[in-house]
Amino acid sequence: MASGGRGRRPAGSGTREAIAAAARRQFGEVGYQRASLRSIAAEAGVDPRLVLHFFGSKQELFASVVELPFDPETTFDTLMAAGEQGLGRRVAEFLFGILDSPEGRKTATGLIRAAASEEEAAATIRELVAQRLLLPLASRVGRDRPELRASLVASQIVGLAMARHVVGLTPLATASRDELVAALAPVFDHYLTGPLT
Amino acid sequence: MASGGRGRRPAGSGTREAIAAAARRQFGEVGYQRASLRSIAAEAGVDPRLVLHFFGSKQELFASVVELPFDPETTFDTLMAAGEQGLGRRVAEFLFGILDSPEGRKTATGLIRAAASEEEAAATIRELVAQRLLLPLASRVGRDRPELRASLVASQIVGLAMARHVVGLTPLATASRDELVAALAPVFDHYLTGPLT
DNA sequence: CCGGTATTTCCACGAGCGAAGAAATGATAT
DNA sequence: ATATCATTTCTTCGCTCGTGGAAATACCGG
Repeated sequence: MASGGRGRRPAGSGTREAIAAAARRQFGEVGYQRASLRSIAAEAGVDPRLVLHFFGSKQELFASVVELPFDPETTFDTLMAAGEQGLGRRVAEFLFGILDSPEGRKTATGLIRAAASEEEAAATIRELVAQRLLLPLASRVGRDRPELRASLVASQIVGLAMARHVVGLTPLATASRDELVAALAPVFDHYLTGPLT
Repeated sequence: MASGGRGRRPAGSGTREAIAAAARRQFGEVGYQRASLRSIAAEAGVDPRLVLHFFGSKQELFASVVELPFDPETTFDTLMAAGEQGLGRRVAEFLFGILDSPEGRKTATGLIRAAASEEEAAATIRELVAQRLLLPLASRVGRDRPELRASLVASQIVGLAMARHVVGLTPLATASRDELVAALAPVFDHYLTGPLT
């Protein structure tokens, strides 16, 4: 990768993708602030200036690179299509499927760390969550106040991820997956299908 | 305050308290990283070196200064003493009492921002929450798995504060207090007194 | 084969940060 | 009165950061 000397590299070097991948990984690992342009460039084996050449600014790089660790549309279709019987449990199971996979957990904690640490990053994440998560979920909730229901679910998920994986709060961090699924399922049921008044 | 010239000030200047107050305010407002020793010193009307003179390091300053926005012992006594009837609702009402007051909200968001942005700060906060929040709460839960129940409540509270006040997620940020109390009360009831299996 | 353009590096700036050395000054105890 | 101590500031160090200017090199259309 590091062949020294300046100037353009031989064709198809895929540098832009390498930068994007490194950025995704570092934003996910340490959040927005602590992932520096310099460290991202270093991981991509590239001069820091090149990152700005392709993406303009750190903020734009972040916005170009954040993504959810799953596809909301198909996920929600699958979860909701099976009916309201056992819905909360399926949501909880799916949640821990994400949180117990290394990449899923990193993406989740990275989004949380980024949202908490920088106003600009928080705005980007707010749009991402609102448009690509809450909107599709709300559209599949066949009840009153679908947006409120969707965001209540999101709030419990964020809190769990934060307490369990960012802060490392016991006993949440050490409880078994089954225990947590059992505890959370009725809550998701309530938020999605229960009476809110 | 700024009378220039170096050397000791007239007796009982209360400088240490002024620094602590400024630090508390700034950590609460912008989190751990973005509250710099220099900005804290400036707010306290004091040379930056003095902050380190009194507190040793930024990390020690943070640990000396973080606190909860209420007293857990008396709060939990009051909440639980009224019996399990309406417990979840009382918890929710109390929560919004904190979150809707300026200082309470700042402290809450500050704790969240700090925990998310720095490993050292997260450790300090983990201890604070575990010892001064979860332990007293768990001791008053007359059920199985009291620690798990307490931390589940905490996780929903953290998620709500994060979504509502850090990210500013609609419709949580705009929903009325009464709506949210109604939606959350059954969840707190479930976590505190419901069957977890 | 040649001119333009996209890619890539080197270098530098100005700012901010946490931390520490050393000196000055007032309080305090003797 | 004087020596000691705590407090306070000035100054500096070494580091990292985001960003921009300018040059070098390779690819691509003619």
